[in-house]
Amino acid sequence: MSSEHPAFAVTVDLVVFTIVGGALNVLLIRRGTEPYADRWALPGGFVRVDEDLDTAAERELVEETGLAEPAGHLEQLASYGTPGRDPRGRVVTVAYLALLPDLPTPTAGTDAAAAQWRPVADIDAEDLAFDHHRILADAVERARSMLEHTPLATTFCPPEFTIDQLRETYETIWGTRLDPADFHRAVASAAGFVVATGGTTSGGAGGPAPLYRPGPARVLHPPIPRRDPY
Amino acid sequence: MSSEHPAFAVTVDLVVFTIVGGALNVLLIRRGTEPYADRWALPGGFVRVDEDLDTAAERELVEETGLAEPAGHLEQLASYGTPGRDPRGRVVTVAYLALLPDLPTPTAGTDAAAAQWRPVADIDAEDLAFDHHRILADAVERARSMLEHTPLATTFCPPEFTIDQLRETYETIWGTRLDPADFHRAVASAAGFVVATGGTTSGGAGGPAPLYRPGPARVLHPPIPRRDPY
DNA sequence: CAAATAGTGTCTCTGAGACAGTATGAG
DNA sequence: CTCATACTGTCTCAGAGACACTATTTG
Repeated sequence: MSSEHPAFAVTVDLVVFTIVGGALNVLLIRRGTEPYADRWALPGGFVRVDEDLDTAAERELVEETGLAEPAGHLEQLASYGTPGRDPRGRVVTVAYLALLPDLPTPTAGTDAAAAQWRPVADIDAEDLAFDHHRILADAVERARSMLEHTPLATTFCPPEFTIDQLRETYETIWGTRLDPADFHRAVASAAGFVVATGGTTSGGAGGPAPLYRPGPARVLHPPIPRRDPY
Repeated sequence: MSSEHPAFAVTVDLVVFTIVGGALNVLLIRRGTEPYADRWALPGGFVRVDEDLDTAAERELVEETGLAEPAGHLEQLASYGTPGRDPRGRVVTVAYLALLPDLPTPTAGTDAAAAQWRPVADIDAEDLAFDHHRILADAVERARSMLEHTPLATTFCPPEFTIDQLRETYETIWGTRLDPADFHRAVASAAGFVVATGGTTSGGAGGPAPLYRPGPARVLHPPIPRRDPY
């Protein structure tokens, strides 16, 4: 190795997705300090001296969402370190993808002037600070492909849900329509995807819908066939 | 953001794969300096002050392989930054995955005492310095899934290759046998995967085998069906 | 009753996989 | 000739997708 060890700052940035009103939403914060003061950005912050990357991401998730213990999913997405991406100096950010059940109203963290959910479809490239639009685009693509092979769509749903709620989650993120009958079969044939709780819904028009909770599977066999929009 | 900006060192580490003698091999270097002197490790080094992460990975690839211009594929894998993973201090490494055509005999770079190709199957967890075994395991899994959806298997082949050579590449990395007939059809039906050059082989027993070169597709539609080993 | 929703039956078509068969060239 | 390799034909089975249909509950 070389003997030069240039000093970097390392941050984690979070792409936090949830579903609100049939649309995929992402958590944005309005920056309270320079650079990019008053601009919208992904939540994030510096990694501390004795902190693992995953730990820093979990900490930021709690701080920036104001949630006591987010029950969702959190995984590393990619790292971004182009010189000049942060005017303060050489900053490498490790981006994380988080999926949260349902809209807990976000409360701004210590450094954020405001926080809000924004529909992903409404965000333009120029809206976001730093290179956060590129990170967001990568995150959307990752989320879409994850639904195929993992049961993580359940993390967007309440603890107990109907198959139709689950289907609407897929339809929202993939931006397409799925046949209710075929979707039901696909979910049923993916071993360990969901488990019937025995309870049913009541109140809506139509028959009682059985309730399910997430099953033990971490990978779906067979996968849920993906239909692309158009 | 917080006002504390702890200083990190940022490195890139490379998982360089090639196929030698029907086995997936990875490039390892014997470290010439502490820590882990005389231990085998993935090639890598510190990111320079004005260097992008991708650029640093490309530079290290050239330096550590001694190749003038590696014609393979290079992409980011993941980042690893657990405190204590490097005894020198707080080091975050961005791991890259590289796929190279065929065994150019590695020449040690400036800091490496030696470099060699090692069959992945022969490597035990304790053989490698730092947390490099974990990085290697992640890279193998990434490489396997890439073959399904991308034409990157061609990066392991010479500029012109037969369908059988390509099939052997899949068999090596997936650790399984594929039906030559079905594989041929799968490749032919994936638009833009390969293009016939018009030339044929001669010299081996059997009929002349048409030669192909990589096609323009970056994603395979439909994908090459993956068969898992067992 | 009508309307809405959950779930099943069933048909069609495509593609994966197995394997037989054909063409070509080396020795 | 025999043998090995490259590729095609064809059959079977499973799953995706479309859609008709039944069952159940609310209003």
